[in-house]
Amino acid sequence: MTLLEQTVQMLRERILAGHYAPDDRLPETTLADDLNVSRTVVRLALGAMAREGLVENRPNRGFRLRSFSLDEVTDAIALRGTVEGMAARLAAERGASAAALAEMRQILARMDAAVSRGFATLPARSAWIEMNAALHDAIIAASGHATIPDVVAQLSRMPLVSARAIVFDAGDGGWGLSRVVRAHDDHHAVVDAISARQGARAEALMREHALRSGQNKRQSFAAMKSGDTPLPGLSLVRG
Amino acid sequence: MTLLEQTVQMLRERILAGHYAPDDRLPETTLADDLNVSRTVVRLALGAMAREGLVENRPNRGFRLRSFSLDEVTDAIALRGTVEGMAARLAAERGASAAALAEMRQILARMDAAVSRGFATLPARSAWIEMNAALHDAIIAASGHATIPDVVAQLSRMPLVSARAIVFDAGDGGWGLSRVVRAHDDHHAVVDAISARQGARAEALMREHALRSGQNKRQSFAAMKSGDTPLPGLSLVRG
DNA sequence: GTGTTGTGAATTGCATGCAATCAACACGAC
DNA sequence: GTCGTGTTGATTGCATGCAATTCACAACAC
Repeated sequence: MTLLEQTVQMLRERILAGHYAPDDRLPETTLADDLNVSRTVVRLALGAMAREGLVENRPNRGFRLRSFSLDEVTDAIALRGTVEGMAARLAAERGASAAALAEMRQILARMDAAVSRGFATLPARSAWIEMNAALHDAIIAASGHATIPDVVAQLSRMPLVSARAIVFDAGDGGWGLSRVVRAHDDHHAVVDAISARQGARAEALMREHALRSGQNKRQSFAAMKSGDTPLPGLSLVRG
Repeated sequence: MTLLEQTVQMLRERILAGHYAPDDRLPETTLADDLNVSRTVVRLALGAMAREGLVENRPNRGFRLRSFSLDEVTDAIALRGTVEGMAARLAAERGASAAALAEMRQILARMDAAVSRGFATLPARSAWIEMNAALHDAIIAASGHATIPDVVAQLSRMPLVSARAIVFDAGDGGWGLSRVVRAHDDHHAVVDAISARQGARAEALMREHALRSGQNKRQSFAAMKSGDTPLPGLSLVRG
């Protein structure tokens, strides 16, 4: 792994960890000192992140941290749902391979077990996030579309947009169980639709799945803002 | 405009003009000499283009020009259609502003006149490309979605995927007139649907519009390959 | 008090230099 | 003849230095 890649990763982590405030300036020299790398690498890393959308670059005025409104985030989630919906439709229409379907079913089975165990512990929630991401990736891969993975990856770099950015909530049935159950029903339905070559159904389900995810985040975010600090019992995971 | 931006543009033009062969290596020193800039700028520019997908970067092995299969291109065009379809749907559902609708109608009127004049001359074809791009951009802007423009822009950097990449063909009714007429019917129908707040219709029309564009390019490309050189009377414009 | 202009410090944009890495080729062992 | 290994030339990765631009702030005119 090159120094540049390490630097991009460190910067991403620092930004998502809230190390810098939105709309902050990001002077090359400061970052270079903080991360103990040369300005050249910082500049290359910031250039990369600018194209991912996390930071902005105005000529001769350096880089600034971007801020995202809640509307932008939910719009981007809906767009991810539309693109993933296309992937699900293609997987259904073109016919996912037996191996791909088997993988999806296996992930679903592990998720079934996880749901029955519940999400009271942090490792349980982390494992769910991984499985959820794996299922979404599997559906995208089954589409056989070369560009959709790139587009989804780009969108997923926005905060809260990724399929890994799941908000668990301790109220409402205990650690978001009702939300997760509903989302997991969607997962089963989408894979069933793909398996049955029902393209339009798979697409519609995937879109709705994303829209509901956006609504959930909107609710959780509204609840958070009232206290201006993460609600006790709310675990916000960003990816 | 900074030197970096100029360099990115020059490199893009050279690549799309076929100055380098697919899968060619792109040594920094050679490019720096060719373009009369320093290696630093070339490296920054190539890094930017790698994130756009035109070139690939393997650590310690430099940059290579990517090649695109016809399937990748038509898939990407279909994806653009799906995303633009979402934009059209949002424009319809959320309600495009009167100013936005007026702009679209004005562009349509100019395109009407262009169709009636035909496309026998190169300037006529170039003007059509500009108007077509303007209409697509207007629809995207009318969606009020913050991220769709970025995603479409990213896709449009792939060769032949952009709405500006229109293939005119001297056969078949004279300079692609029948194709253009059909596509222009779509334009009218989409704007009508947006104006009438018919979201699903606008979305479906936009998708179909893109799919047909992909089919046209597939046909023209197949015809080109047989001769291995652009058919006489075929003007291939990439953007 | 408000607006304008000038100056200096801070910061960016770019070029160059050096060390690390890789690919190619020759050479030798089997 | 084939495979492995050492060496060399080319190329990349990164650091640093310098000029150009911008921003902050103060001095000044009105």
